[in-house]
Amino acid sequence: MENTAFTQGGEHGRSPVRTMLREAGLRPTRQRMALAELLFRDGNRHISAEGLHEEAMARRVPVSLATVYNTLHQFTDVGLLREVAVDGSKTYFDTNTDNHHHFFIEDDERVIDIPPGQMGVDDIPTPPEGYEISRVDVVVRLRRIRG
Amino acid sequence: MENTAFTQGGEHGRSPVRTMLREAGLRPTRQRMALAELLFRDGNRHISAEGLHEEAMARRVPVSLATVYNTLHQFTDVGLLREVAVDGSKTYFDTNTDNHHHFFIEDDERVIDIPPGQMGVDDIPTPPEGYEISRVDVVVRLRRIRG
DNA sequence: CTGTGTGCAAACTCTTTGCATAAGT
DNA sequence: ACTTATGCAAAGAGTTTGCACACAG
Repeated sequence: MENTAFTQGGEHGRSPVRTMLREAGLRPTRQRMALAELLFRDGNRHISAEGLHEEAMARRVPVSLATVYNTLHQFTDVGLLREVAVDGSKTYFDTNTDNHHHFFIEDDERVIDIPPGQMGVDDIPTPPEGYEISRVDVVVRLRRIRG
Repeated sequence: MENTAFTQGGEHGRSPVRTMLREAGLRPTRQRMALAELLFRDGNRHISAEGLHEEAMARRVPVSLATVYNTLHQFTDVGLLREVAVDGSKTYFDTNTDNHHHFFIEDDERVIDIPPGQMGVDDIPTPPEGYEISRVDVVVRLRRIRG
């Protein structure tokens, strides 16, 4: 979709991140901009709140964990992120909001994209009366071959 | 209409539950038998630890929540149960260990079986080097149609 | 008897919340 | 200024763990 070039650490100037937030109807605060930058700079990512928080700390971006959670949920609400439905204890957020599915590496609880168009689901059954399909998630669970 | 094949509270007699546990290599203790009875009496179920615990309490079966957790995991280890991989905060256990997929009703975090053979997955991509497929989970997420 | 299972409570992880302070427009 | 976001710490859910006692074989 979008994310072409992002201005590193760009507070000033009209960074695309700032514009992205404005268009999403979110006030471009320091924290939101910094997190958006981390999230969307490097292409598609699958990250947990804790992971993003650590990354922010590592780059000396002062954000509290609570704000990371808030921000991830706000981004999800406005369609900038998508929550990935794999089990495992943590919640993962996906910067790729297009329709696609995932590998889930059980050994280290990591999520990888399955490129779209490579896999399809056949004959999705009709939902029960009164319900509609919100989305279809396919998770191909992987385990390391131990030899 | 109570239990068909299972002897309620059956300590004595050779209840199928007792045999099932023996064959699985688990000592048929009171708690394990009671829980197995609740789990497997009524056909396929998708239940959380908390749900099973409440059910046990309701039927005056004294079991601690810790034991419910232990038991569910032990049953899973020996292949009597399967953990269902939907997201949502709770972990669900499925008494149907065959290959099949699920509807997940987002509104009330409920899991329903999709009958096997009704749906298939095409062209599952080759896993990355060094990994093998543990299993493929399809979750059709449903939301209530609001009028 | 001997070892495994159980119960309880406390610990732990992940996530959410309440409220005073700080920042955005 | 006026409003919304943030940080902190505390609370909350779900799940796990450690250890003394109880029960199955």
